Amino acid sequence: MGLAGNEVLAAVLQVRSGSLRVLLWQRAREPHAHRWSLPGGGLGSREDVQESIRRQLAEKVDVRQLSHVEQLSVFSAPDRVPGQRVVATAFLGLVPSDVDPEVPADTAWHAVDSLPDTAFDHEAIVRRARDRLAAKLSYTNLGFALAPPHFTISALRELYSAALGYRVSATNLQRVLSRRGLLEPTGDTAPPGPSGGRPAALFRFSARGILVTDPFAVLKPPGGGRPAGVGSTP
Amino acid sequence: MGLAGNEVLAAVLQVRSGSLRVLLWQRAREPHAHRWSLPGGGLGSREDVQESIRRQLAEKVDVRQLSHVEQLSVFSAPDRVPGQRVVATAFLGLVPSDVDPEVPADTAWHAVDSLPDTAFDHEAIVRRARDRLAAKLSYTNLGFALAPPHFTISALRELYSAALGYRVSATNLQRVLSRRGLLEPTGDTAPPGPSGGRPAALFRFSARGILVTDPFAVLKPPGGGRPAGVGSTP
DNA sequence: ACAAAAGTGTTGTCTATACACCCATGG
DNA sequence: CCATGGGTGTATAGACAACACTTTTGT
Repeated sequence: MGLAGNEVLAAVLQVRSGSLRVLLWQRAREPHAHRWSLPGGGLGSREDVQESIRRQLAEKVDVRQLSHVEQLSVFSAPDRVPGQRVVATAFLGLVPSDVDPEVPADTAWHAVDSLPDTAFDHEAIVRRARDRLAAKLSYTNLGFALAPPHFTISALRELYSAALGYRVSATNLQRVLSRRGLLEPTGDTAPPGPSGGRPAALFRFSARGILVTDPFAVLKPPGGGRPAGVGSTP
Repeated sequence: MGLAGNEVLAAVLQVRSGSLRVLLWQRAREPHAHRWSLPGGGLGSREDVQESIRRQLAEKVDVRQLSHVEQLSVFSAPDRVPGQRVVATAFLGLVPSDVDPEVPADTAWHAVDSLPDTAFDHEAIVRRARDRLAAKLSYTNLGFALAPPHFTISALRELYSAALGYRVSATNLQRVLSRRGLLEPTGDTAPPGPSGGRPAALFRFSARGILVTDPFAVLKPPGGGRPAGVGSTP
């Protein structure tokens, strides 16, 4: 088995039906039977934490559907779970809004804003994941991880609105992402809805991996350069 | 004893003599004898990781001299240390530039830009700490953790320059921090140097704990408010 | 008076939000 | 030809870096 006392947990987030949701699994047994908990499990002896969480999520969600995984932090209160001491490394995982992964019968997507009874300290982990996502949407290209390969600006606006928790203007969203070179038009258009309207142009994110696009708001180095070792768009 | 297989490590940074330095400890025994490593040790069974690193640093540095401690991330490659598997939770620690802690004989401050031979993966941890510090100096008030209680703008400029690795303008530094309400004049002045010059006013940071002062460069909620419940992030 | 150091005024640039207006389609 | 949704143009505000200029001291 794994390394005793270490587990990895992930808050896997997706925007579904206009709200930000997290994948939870209902515990069958004590402790905390019937409460909802995050997917994860013990750390194996031949894997690091990132490999471990990806392996364990593969049992719930097809790995290829996970568009982004990043470490949040360690949760290590001595009594965070009853019984033997367990230290948890928590992750944020993201799934694009166009996929609907097959999940086991005891798992379900719950709105982050109205969680059911959660097990252990998992609610705090979900909040951390939501906060991290909101912050990174602003200064990175992380939107790519929530969005399908092609999308209209309206659809993207709804994803950002759901993830941030407030209404985002489609106009300004398009401008900000375009100026940063993150968005490119595919050339195609989406058909209008049943009540008419101009057909929407389709866009895609120009980069698939995460990039920091606004690394330093202030105290920039002289000459407008970037400090070494911090990623940014070419 | 502690929880087998878990350790905590800290890169404790301080600006000394104009350069950013890290506190390292020279190993006496194998593995990696004579190489320099970060302070830390095994996680105790009745403490969380934050308590643990503070306890272990107290052996090297007076705890009251640590102005800030925050978690960086988990280092967990299976072979990161020879022998038994050990998962490390890495921390950033900061010490104000006016204190000179008594440290054991086998420890020393090394410039982050020219590290000696380091043990295990500790060099990567130091780089992470340096990058995190540089980023947070820009969008939080973290400068308070590097600075003495009272300081001139010139002195503060040197701290920021050393930590960021490039020359910062005193003019703009003062303006940025003042606009954000982080800096207040004490009313006192520092005497000029031997060659004369106008005496510098002394300032202090108005808040002692870390605050995020520029949380969202873009995609702000309408009306200029802040999204609810979103705290600090790396 | 002069040199040195500190701090302020001013300007140009860049980024971002808000809002009005024009565009393309269905009924 | 009108309603509906998509997209652009433009005004305004704010933040910041660069640099010139003024202030206050020591010699």
